[in-house]
Amino acid sequence: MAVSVKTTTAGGYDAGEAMCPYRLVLEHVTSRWGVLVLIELLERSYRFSELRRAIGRVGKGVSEKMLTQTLQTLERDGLVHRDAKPVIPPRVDYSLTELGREAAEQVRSLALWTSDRMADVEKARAAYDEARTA
Amino acid sequence: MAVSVKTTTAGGYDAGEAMCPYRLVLEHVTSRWGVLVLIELLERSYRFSELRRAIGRVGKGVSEKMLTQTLQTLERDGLVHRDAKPVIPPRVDYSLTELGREAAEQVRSLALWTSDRMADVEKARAAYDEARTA
DNA sequence: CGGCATCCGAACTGATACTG
DNA sequence: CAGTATCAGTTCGGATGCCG
Repeated sequence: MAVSVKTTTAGGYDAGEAMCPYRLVLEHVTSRWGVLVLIELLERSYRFSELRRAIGRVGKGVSEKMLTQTLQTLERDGLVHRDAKPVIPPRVDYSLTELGREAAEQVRSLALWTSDRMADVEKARAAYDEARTA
Repeated sequence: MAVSVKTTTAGGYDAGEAMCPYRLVLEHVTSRWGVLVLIELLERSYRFSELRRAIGRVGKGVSEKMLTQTLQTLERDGLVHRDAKPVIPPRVDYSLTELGREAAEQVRSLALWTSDRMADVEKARAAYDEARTA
């Protein structure tokens, strides 16, 4: 099923078909790489490979394919602006639109919160794990 | 490689191994069902199947397995509290911890923003699609 | 450099069936 | 009701090769 012509979906999964529209956007924004792309772009504009490296520094790294997919989805949703300059070698800059900036700020705030609360989370995890080991 | 004993990972993917810890929590929180669970629990406490139905009403629905996995991960991270009463038939109530409430509020705010901005997103999508059809 | 297309192993997802 | 276990389908993500 899923007659969707070619929504690209990106970032992550798409839930197939029956889904209220805003949930889809929410999933694009909160998708694995969508989150990181938005946060990075909040700081400044990036070129493709540059963005890839920037995300790679924090953790595991995005594959070229996934970054492409993520950026396309976010661009289609109007959150990211793609500026391709017709030069050799090619140069493509990605930046946030106004809409994207609003989303990114909320995402970043969530990321910061998570970072702040890590100690509490780690403690909770230790308690949880011990409880079922014992 | 990937000696991870059994992190359960839940909600979504886990990135295997090399990953700064806060990113993991962020992914649990922003995971497909994590987002929805947190939002629902923000309103009130829920029983397992009740929560499943509540999420099901908005869109596609969670499988039993995914809901279980999501709840376990969030519980381990100290965001959700699980209260299992030893009665027949079993009754298990899920609610947010203080930590969970903080996270949930941010997630909800992001969801509300998304819902508000849907019109802009749809418009951007239409423009994007038309540009490549033409 | 910035993509797109494909093959392919690995991980995630979800319906079903089964236990307590 | 609240899970666990299992099996099959989907997606992820790396590697590779090609194009502008």
